Amino acid sequence: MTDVITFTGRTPIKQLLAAVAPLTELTVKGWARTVRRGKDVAFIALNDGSCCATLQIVLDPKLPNYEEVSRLGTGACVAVTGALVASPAAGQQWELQATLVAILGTTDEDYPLQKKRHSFEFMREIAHLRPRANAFGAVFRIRSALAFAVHQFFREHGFMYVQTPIITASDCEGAGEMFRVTTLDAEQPPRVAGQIDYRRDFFAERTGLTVSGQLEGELFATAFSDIYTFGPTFRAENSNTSRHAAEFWMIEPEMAFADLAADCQLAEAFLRYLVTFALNECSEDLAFCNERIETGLLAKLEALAQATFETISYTEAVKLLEKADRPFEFPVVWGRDLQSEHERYLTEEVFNGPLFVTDYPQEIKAFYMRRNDDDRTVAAMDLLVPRVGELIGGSQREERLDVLDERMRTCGIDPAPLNWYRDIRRWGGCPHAGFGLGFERLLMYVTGMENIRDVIPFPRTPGNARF
RNA sequence: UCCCUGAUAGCUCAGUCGGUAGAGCAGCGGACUGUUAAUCCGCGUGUCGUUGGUUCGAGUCCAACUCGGGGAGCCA
Repeated sequence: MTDVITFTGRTPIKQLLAAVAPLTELTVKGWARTVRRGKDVAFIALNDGSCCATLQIVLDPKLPNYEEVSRLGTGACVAVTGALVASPAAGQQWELQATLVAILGTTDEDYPLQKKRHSFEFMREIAHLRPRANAFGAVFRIRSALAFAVHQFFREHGFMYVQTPIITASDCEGAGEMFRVTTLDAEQPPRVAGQIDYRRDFFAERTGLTVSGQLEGELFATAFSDIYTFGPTFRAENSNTSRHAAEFWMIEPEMAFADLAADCQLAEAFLRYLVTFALNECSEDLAFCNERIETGLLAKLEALAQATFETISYTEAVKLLEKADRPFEFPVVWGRDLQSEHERYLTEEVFNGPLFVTDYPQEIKAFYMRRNDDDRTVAAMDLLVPRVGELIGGSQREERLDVLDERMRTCGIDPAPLNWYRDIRRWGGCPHAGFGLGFERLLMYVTGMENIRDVIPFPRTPGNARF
């Protein structure tokens, strides 16, 4: 590992644990996981977040503040100067023989993080402290690494990163309820003919937080060919599930000149890249997840990195479900959307791996998806994975203005506010396709965490915006 | 939003037939130890989610509400 230069006079613990030779004089800073005190020696297991593992600090009773330091509790913050030496005891290769310990922050008996396992539910109530726990350390390090990997993948493949707006006036994307953004007085909004007068609002029209950057992404794709967005997305849906959050991060690539097959190829390459990246760069944290969060996680990820993704059409999926020798709670009928139980059966039992389902009936899909030649289905795809369900949803976009207009009419969407979107079909239009990947759902898949609230630092869900 | 389920010590939970509450862990004090989420001894800890009802008496039965968890819908 390349040595990291910190700006705070400390050496990261991750670096020390990878040392090849003893070191004489260095300083580490971090938080005590456990303090074990004896008469002749005391130990601190110190963690600084650079890795899952702790560095063992050895305290000699001759230290001037030995009494104080050896009585520190879990969670205390210290700066330790000393020598990195080979550990004479089993359990660790290196340890730090302390010559100077500065106490930066103490704790007391009320500190809620104990040196034992806590439930994830309890951890959510102390989300301001949970980053100091092993599982969340692993999850958030992986989150950071994969966010970097997203940019690296697209950069390596020549995609341009575009920041689409967070405040938007397009209210008709069909992707869910919007959070309203307004500076009007909620108690006494100005009214015209009984209706709220948004002309007097900050933006002089009704605005909300974006539910997707896709439409704007399409504009950039028809100029830069291959683009992606990666940013926060907001849905004011009253969804109370372990897979939905009101604020989440979405990755939305869009490719000009792409059909649905190219879209699927991109999705497959992207997902494989991210999983491979995690396996290579986050092996310690993934090993922790494999041991403590989901048994078999590593085998699952390694299999995905090698697997060829299966593809079936919606129509074929319906046939498979009709043939299934097991009952479903919801009937399988061509023309109705697949239920969670259907998706799980296909991806977990029939294919036992990632599965693209393509070409859905147009009635159950959004207006911008390209109509197929059969006039019944659209060029849409969902990528289903075991446990998480729908990880990616994408489509080839309708580039024919007349067909798009007809679909908007059928869906009851007023074309006027979307004239900018229609314009790229009027002038220099081309086939194009893209998809959306929920970053948190990816993290659930990669870490094995079962609740979306546990893979985003401070989750926003109905009734909860704490911290 | 709907269905199911739960809420008792700091945490995880037990609490029988309705008779005013208990275990492990954590914490604190001590002992011991090159210890490994150490070990051993000792010591606390409660608006039993809230409100109301039934009852001589409610953690326990009933109702409503609040919050958590699981599932569904919506989707990423």
